[in-house]
Amino acid sequence: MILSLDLDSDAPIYQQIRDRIVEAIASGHLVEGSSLPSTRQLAVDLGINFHTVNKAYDLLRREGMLRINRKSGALVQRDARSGPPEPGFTAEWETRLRTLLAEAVAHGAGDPAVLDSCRSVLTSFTSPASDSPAPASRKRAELGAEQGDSTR
Amino acid sequence: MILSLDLDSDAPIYQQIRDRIVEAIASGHLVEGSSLPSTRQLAVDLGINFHTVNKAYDLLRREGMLRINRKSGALVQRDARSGPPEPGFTAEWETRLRTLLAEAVAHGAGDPAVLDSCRSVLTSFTSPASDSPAPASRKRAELGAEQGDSTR
DNA sequence: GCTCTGTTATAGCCTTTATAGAACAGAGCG
DNA sequence: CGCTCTGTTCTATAAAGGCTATAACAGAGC
Repeated sequence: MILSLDLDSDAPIYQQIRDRIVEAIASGHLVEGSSLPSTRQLAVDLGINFHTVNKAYDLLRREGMLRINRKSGALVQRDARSGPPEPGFTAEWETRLRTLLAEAVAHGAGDPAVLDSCRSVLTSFTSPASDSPAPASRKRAELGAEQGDSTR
Repeated sequence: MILSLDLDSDAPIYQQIRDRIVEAIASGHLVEGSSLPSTRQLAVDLGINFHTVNKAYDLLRREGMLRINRKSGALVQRDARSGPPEPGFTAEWETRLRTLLAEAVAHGAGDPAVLDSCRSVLTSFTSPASDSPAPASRKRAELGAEQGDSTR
């Protein structure tokens, strides 16, 4: 996994980075305690400015997904097995879910078709779709492109 | 239904208008053929500029949800019973669904909890939650606030 | 003729996005 | 110690997006 970005997309780059990391956590490619590349390193790999990566990491930190220290860098704070979400998150998330599902229904998708899509997405997270779901020893997992590990 | 906006939200106003109309179509408050208020009228009711409403309507037109003529104004083009969505829509929609569901899973929500939320949202559309689901005779339905009908 | 409609154009102001350069302190390592 | 990498903070810039504002035009209904 290389954290593919679409520079032609209308979605901001920092938002795309944030979304890809969230999906990596949901699919188990990143687990609680996994360390992410440094902002400068990931910026070099993606060919973008390190401030943009910093913005994505800071957004994930404010969402409670990352824990960032000066010594250990960015560590994954939560994953699918970290316990139920906070009530405040669920309420805000369901309003966005309502808007997204309304879009499908308004376009003519029936309830069974929508639920099938939801089930299909959820199973794509839990089942080993593409890669192995990140053994615990892997650090800097699958994000930092081709160079080896931390000592550089 | 008054199309409530949140001017303090970080979401753009035209996006909020678009979302509320999509949800109104999904819940049956607006059906195929329903006419929406004019851009100028809705702008006055909401206390915003009519260009902002125009942007929301134009976005809905490009998404295939509205049909806009100079004579009849903005009419609902699709609703839940207008047939299945185009394949191109489904593919793009599922990528957004994937990001949204990944967020819930990463925060610790289990698959059953996520699917329950989806089911709950879908039934809130089909079941008569608050108002009556728009009898066919109503035009300018529930959107233009307190004044009566088209003749003004 | 009058009014309302959608449509288009221009302009200004503010925020956001992404870039860039610079500097600082803490930590690890030879 | 010097060197390097780290996160953090600051300032600055150019580009794009969001919202408002004013104006003008043509089609439709009364």
